[in-house]
Amino acid sequence: MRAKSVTLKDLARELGLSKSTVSRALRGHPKVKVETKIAVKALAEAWGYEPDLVARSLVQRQSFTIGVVIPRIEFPYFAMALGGAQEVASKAGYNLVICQSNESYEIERSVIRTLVSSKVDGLLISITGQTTAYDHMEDIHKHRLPIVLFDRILEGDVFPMVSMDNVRGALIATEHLLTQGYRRIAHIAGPPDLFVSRQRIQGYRQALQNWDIPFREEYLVSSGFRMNNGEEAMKKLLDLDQPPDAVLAVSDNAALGAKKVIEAEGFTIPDQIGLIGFNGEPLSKVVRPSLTTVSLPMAEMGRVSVKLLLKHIVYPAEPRPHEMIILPPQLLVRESSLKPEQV
Amino acid sequence: MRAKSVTLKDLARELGLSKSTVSRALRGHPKVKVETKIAVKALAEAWGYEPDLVARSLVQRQSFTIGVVIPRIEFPYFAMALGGAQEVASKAGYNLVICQSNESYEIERSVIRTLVSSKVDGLLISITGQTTAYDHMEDIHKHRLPIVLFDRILEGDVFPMVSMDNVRGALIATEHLLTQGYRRIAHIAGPPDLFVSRQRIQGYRQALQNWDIPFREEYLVSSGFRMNNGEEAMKKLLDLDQPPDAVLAVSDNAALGAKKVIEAEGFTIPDQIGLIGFNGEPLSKVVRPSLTTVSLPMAEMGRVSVKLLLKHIVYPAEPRPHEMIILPPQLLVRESSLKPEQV
DNA sequence: GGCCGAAATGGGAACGGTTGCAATGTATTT
DNA sequence: AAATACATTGCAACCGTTCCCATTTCGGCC
Repeated sequence: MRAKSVTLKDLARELGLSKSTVSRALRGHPKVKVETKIAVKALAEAWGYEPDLVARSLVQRQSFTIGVVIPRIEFPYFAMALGGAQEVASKAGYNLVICQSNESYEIERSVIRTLVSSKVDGLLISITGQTTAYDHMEDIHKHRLPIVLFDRILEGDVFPMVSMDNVRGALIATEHLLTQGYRRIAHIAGPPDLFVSRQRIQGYRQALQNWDIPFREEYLVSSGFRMNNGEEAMKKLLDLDQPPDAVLAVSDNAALGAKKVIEAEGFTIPDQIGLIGFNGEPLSKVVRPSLTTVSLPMAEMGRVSVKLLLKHIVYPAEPRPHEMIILPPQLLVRESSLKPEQV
Repeated sequence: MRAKSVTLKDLARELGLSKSTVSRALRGHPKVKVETKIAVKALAEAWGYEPDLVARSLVQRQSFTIGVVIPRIEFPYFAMALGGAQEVASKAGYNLVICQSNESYEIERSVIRTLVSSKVDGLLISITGQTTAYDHMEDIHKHRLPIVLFDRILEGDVFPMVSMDNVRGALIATEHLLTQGYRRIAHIAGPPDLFVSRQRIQGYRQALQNWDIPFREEYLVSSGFRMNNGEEAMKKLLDLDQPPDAVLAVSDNAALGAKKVIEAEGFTIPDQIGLIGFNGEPLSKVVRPSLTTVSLPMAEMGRVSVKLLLKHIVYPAEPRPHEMIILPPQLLVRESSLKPEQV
């Protein structure tokens, strides 16, 4: 229970005006006399009046708040996107309410419900690895609440989305390895339910096909984004009769896990095994050998997502085709994928 | 402008009850007949009623929202704290509204004002490098709005705080270098206005004093937390007539910047120059040589800060002494500070 | 059957703003 | 001087809850 702050009514009483006039004066309504405006603003300033945004959002039915749901805040990957999102949002006068789903479908469902109850003006969601359908978002549609999915998305054209061209990212990375002369290329993939995982697998297979290299089932290991996922997957790969001579990992962390195992087993990078990660995290630049990585412009993705969402918030009625913005990844070639010339 | 959702009034009309009764039934008020409760809850469920949290916070004068202000979301350092904070907050039924001040005093001032207007129940703040006084937070005190400062704090006993024992962190790091046999130890320090910078300097000087090593002005370089800060500072240090044989940097990033310069100049780590960073970021483990670092439990700091804030929110009246929670840092000894035995 | 107290429900004023419309005051026109 | 237009301001409803207080209902008891 807070201490009472100055309200419109207080100002009105002091000035001998009605609260409507005071309200209008403060917001610069044209129908208020200039002297009145000046007097009102002066008193408001002197008394430190600040409008109660809760009351305002109740009557205006908009809160200038955007709800954001991501799997985890502390993943630099998402934190970067948050930074970009925050930047654009606050420029437009919006605040961000940020929730993490902890990769749990149940939590995701619950925080979305809370955010809707809190009357956010729109939702920005990156789904969990467990989320395989949109059913928990359906009633949002009924509420006409604008929603944008970003990064972690599902197939379908229900919601506007912002994503990376993951197919292309994996494709250029794999082709780069092929160009370098690697031929037995494995892929440490992400959680199989995630669309991004499947897209990267698709790009990987596409590249092999372009080069007429047969796809080998045992070179595709489903795993996860974390370092220990990469370690486990790499162990499996090295246990094969014919281990790969290059690896494309689904994240930089997974790549570093793989790197650890590769080096522990006495192989050298990039001579014996080439390695490429995904995400372009700062880490990749400072390890030795430095890690070639598919860099994803996450801050840009955050910015673009909020811009798209704001468009839907500001012009809600406009019928528009299904929107899908796809950002280009960029291959940062570093040491870990540069195969020395064959002698 | 949203589509209308189901309200108490709708339910009341349908059931032939008053909205007071419906409201009480849904919240399990004891004075409502059991059958009524069941009927109300059934209809609420069927119609997908969700209470409007905005209206509720207007009348209850609490929003179950905590405002967080940090310099930058995307710094892993703060992102970790956010993760811990979110965890505790959501367990207690609170949401986090997160704003970044971008290291600007003006933005900090403005977002705090907005958060107060939004009637958050409490504030969690880590100040900018420009913030040298509390004046913009004074009126919060008048509003009786609980506030907790964390990590980046100012001296004083106005607000409860959660911080690291930075003095001790710098002290054990420096003493570790001394134990290893390094004698010309430099310190790449943070922005001079920040309390944490000054604390780390204090710990560094304390260690030198404990070992009767004279403090040398030219070995203390004011800098910043970023990688390029570390680079510039290190260049200055290497330009000295007698360059240092070990460096304690104010952050892991600054340390990596220093490392780059050290290696570019042909020195080896840890043989010729020992190096220690601050923060315990994931980076530090994967570089070669791996980086000794003063690890700060940021997630824990986030958790503790929210817990403290919640205590002030729930029991606001209780007079209590000035609270200051100090978390212990931990020295993670890795390769970069292990001086080989002298021959 | 009337009375009493408890149990259950309803009425209505908040909370702090916004907003359509009515009411007042002032200046201009005929 | 009356009519008209326009500039200001006020009234009151509303947004969706909560909660105090009054009212109704009901069962038990004499």
